[in-house]
Amino acid sequence: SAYINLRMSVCLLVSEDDPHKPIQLHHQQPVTLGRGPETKIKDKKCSREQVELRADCNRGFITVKQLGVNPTNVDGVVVGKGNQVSVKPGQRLYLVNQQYPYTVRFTEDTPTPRSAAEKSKPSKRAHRMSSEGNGEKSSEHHRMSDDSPPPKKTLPSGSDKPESAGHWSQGLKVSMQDPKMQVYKDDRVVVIKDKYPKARYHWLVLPWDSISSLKALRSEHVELLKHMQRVGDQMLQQCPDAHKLSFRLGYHAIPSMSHVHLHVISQDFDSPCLKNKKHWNSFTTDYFVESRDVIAMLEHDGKVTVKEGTSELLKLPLRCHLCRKEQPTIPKLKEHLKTHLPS
DNA sequence: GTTCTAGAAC
DNA sequence: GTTCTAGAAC
Repeated sequence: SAYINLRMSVCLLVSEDDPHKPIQLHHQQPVTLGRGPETKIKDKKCSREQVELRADCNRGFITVKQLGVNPTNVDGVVVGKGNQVSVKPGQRLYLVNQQYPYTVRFTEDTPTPRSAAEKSKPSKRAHRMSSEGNGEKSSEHHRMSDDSPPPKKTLPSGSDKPESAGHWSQGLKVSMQDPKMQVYKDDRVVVIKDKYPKARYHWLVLPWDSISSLKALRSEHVELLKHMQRVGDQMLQQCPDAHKLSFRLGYHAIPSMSHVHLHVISQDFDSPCLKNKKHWNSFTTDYFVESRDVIAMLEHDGKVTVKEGTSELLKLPLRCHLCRKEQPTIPKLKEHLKTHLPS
């Protein structure tokens, strides 16, 4: 392109308990971390070279390689010496022996050079609330009418940075907090419409509690999951077309978006947002795990495991979920699906 | 997760 | 030549 983008994408490794300054990880530059001044860890169980970290700022995760003998783990799963795993935003990395928790955060901000004297102060992010509730909070604002937002035609020049809120994989966390997106909420969960629905009806049920993925689920979450399923079923009861469409409630075995979310999706798959093989297979193969199966597994095993080879399911040929007939392309599949639609 | 697009498939 | 898929995105 005609210009050079000076904005650097960086990953911050944030210490969750003894908050030392976040450690910057630059794209694809390996950083070795362990006991030492940078982490303030003095624990002898932690090697001075406990882990090697490498951020992929484009794809939004870091890889962690355990170098030390004592266990590094991610969300309770041990990495193992010589092995490496990925850590996405929302997951917790424990440097050694379930201690020293860290999370990762991706930001687009170019760190402004500051004087050494100022360095110790935590950085403030003043430009964050650029568009929404700026200014007067004093008067009560219980207006129900949604007056149009201030025209923000400001062009790329100054401080504007529409959504440096976070990486795309954190999008659900943002959406679920947005009252305009919420179609139901109670003390435990919130329901939003999927931003890119893959069928005529496609909702997501999310817990307020931050649970990064199925891997992080434990027995104590059973009641929450049952509640999520109940709420999903409630969505159907108020759906005008529920009687003529069928629905499935379930989870993607390996979701792209952080934060556990239950899909409630009608089985017409009649949507322009359904565009490729991955979309199709993620809802019509065992990549889609029924809510009741997740709950049963959790009750039986105390955790949820994903079968090996699940990611390969996304590459399977396109097959109609109703008559099992294989279709050569997405357009042909969509044409075929019309034959199953209710008249 | 989406967008974009090169080049494979038709 | 057009349609369609699949991999990169700095």
